[in-house]
Amino acid sequence: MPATIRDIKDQTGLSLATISKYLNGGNVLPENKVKIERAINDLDYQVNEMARGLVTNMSRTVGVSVHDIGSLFCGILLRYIGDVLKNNGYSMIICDSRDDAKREEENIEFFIKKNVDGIIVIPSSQSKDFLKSAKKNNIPVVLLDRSITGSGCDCVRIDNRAAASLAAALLIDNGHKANAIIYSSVEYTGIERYKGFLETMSDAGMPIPEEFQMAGTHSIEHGYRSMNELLSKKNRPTAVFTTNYELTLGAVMAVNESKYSCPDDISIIGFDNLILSHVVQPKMTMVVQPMKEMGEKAAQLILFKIKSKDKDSPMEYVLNTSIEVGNSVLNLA
Amino acid sequence: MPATIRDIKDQTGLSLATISKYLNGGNVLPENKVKIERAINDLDYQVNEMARGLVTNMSRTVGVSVHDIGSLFCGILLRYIGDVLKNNGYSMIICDSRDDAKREEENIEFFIKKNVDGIIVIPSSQSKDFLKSAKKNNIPVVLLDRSITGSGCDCVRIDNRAAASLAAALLIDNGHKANAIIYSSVEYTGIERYKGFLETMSDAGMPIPEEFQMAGTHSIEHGYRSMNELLSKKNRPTAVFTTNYELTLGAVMAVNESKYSCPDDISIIGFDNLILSHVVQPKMTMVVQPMKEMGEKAAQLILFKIKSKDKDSPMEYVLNTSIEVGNSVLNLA
DNA sequence: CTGTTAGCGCATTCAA
DNA sequence: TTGAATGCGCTAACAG
Repeated sequence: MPATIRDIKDQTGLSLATISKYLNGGNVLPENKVKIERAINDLDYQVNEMARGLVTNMSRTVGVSVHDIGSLFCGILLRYIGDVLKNNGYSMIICDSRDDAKREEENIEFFIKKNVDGIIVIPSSQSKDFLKSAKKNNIPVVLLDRSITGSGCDCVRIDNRAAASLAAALLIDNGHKANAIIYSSVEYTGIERYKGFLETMSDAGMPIPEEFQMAGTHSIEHGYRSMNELLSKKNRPTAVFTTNYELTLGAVMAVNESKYSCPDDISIIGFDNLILSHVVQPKMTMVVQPMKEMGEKAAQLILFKIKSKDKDSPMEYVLNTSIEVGNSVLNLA
Repeated sequence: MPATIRDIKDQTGLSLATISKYLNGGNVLPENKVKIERAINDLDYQVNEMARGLVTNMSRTVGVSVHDIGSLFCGILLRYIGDVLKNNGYSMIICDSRDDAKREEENIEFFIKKNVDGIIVIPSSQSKDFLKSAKKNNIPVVLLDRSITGSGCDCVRIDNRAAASLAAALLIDNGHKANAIIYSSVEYTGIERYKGFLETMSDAGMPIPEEFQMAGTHSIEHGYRSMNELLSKKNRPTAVFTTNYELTLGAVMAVNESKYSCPDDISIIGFDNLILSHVVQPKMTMVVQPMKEMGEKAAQLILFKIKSKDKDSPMEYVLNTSIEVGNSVLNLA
C-alpha cells in the first residue's frame, strides 16, 4: 500500500492541514518543512491524484483529439504538446479520430467522461457540432491547426492563404509563368492554401489553368499520381506547388522515378518540412510551419484557460510561416 | 454542476447502494432499473471517475510510453492500442521518450504519479532499470516490439531473427548471391534482424562480406546514404535487405535518384509495409509485421493483467511475420 | 502558522 | 434484493 498523508502525519506529528498546505505550496515553518520533506522521502509518499481531484474537481489531465495519430504532422505536434503539459504536471489522454466526424464527437464525450480539465483538438470536422458536450460541461477547448467558425474556441494556427501566397511570390520572383498546384480539396487548410495560391497568381496576371489544378485527398498517392499526370502533359508546367507534406513526398517520388529531374525539368515548392529535406536531393524549397511554437502555444493556452477560468471572447493565434530556400526551384528570371 | 448519484437517489427514491449496484452491473428489480435509467437520462448523469477511483483504487487509465511518437510505427500501434482501451472504458496517457533512457524512466514515474492501472512500453532502453518504479508499485507492464531480458514483464513482439531469415530465404530462392544489408545497429530489433539475416546467408554458404554490412542509426538518412554507397561500389550487390521502414524509404529514394533502377539493377527487400507500397514503383517486396494484431494484443494483455492481478511468470507473445511479394526482387535463378 | 472538522462522490460492508 | 452507514485520501473552511 502506498503511503498516505496520514502516514506523514504520524511520522511528523503535524496535522493533515499543515501537510496539505505544504504539498500545495503554502507557507510552513522551516523546521516543519524539513520534517515533512524527510517523511515524504522516507515513506516514498506521492499525492493520490484521484483523492485530490475529488476535492478540487480537477484531474490535471488534458484530452487531445487528433485527426490522425499516424501522421507525422500530428505526431510532432503531440510531442511538443506533451512536453509542455508534462512539465506542468498535466497528463494527456490521446484519442484518434481517423478523420471521422462521428469518432471526433465520441472522443470529446469520452474526455468528458474521463473528467479532463481541458481539451485540445486537431480537428477533422468542419462543423462545430462535435464540441457540444464540451460546451455543455463548460470545458475549455483549444483548436490547433484549423479554426472552426462559430465554435467560440481559442485557436492556434497559421494563415494558410498567406503561406500559399509566399509560395506563389517565390515562383513569380523566379520567373515561373506556367505553374501548377497539387492540393487537398477535402480539408479546410488545403482549400485555403489553394485559394491563396490562385489569388496571388491571378493578381500577378498569371491565373492557373484548370488542368494545372490538381484536387484530391491528403495523401502521398494523390501527390504521386498528380505529379505523374502533370509530367505527362505536352505543355508541362515549369513549377508545382505541393500544399502539404504527404503531397510533397508523393510528388518528389514521382519526379525521381520519371525521366525528368528537379529542378532542371520541373521546379517544386513544398509544404511542411518535417523530415524530407534531410533526405531528398536536391534540397527542397519549402513553406514551413512553426511546429514547435504551434504545439507549445496550444498547450500553454489550454493550461491558461483551465487555470484562469477565462471566459473572454475567443482568440485566434495566427503564427507566421516562412520559406526555407533550397534548390528545388529553378531561377528562370 | 454535474449530477451525482445523490440526485438519482432523490429522483428515484432508491438508496445509494442500489443505484451503485446498478451502475456496476449488479442485479436490480426491473422496475427499479427502469427508474434509474430514466433518472440517468433526465439528469444526464455520468459516474465521477475520480470518486470511483478513490474507492476502488483504479483509475481506468493505462500509461503508454513510446520511443518516438513521431514515427509511423508507433503511431499505428497507438491507433490500435487506443481503440481497444477506449472500447473497454480505459483511457491512455501517452508519453514520448524520444529514444532517451532517462526520459523513459521519468515517463514511468509520471505514470505512477498519475495512478495508472497498467503500463505499455514500446521501449528504447535495453536495460530493465527504467521499470523499477513500476515494479515497486506493483503496476503491471507489457512490453511491445522489444523484450527486455530479466524484466519479468509480458511482451508482445515478432521473432526478428526469423523474420530476417524469411527475407534471406527469399533472396536465396531468387538466385541472389551478392547480398547486402542496411540495418540499425543502435537497437535490439535491428541487431536481431542483422543476426538472423547473416546466419541464414552463412548457412546457405553465402556469408555477407563486411563491406555489404551497413550499420548505422534507425533513420531515412542512413538508408539513403548506405544505398548510395552500395551503388557506387565497383562490385555492386545484386540485392539489399533494408531492415526497417525508415531505412527502406531512404534506400528507395536513393535508388530512384540514381541512374540505376529497381529491380533491374538492384533488388530490394524491405521491412514494415506501413505506406510505402501504395506509392513506390515497383511495388515493394516486404517483410511485414502484424501491426494491428500487435497493438490489439498488447492492449488486451494489459487489460487482462490489470483485471486478473495475474502474477504468473511473464509470457512472451511472439507473432508471425510474413512476406508480401511485390516486384522489387529480380529473379536471377 | 497550525490544528480540527467536514465533505468531495462513490463502492462496499452488514443488516434487514 | 435493498438500505444505512462507513471510509477511500485529500483540500478547504474556520478557529486558534
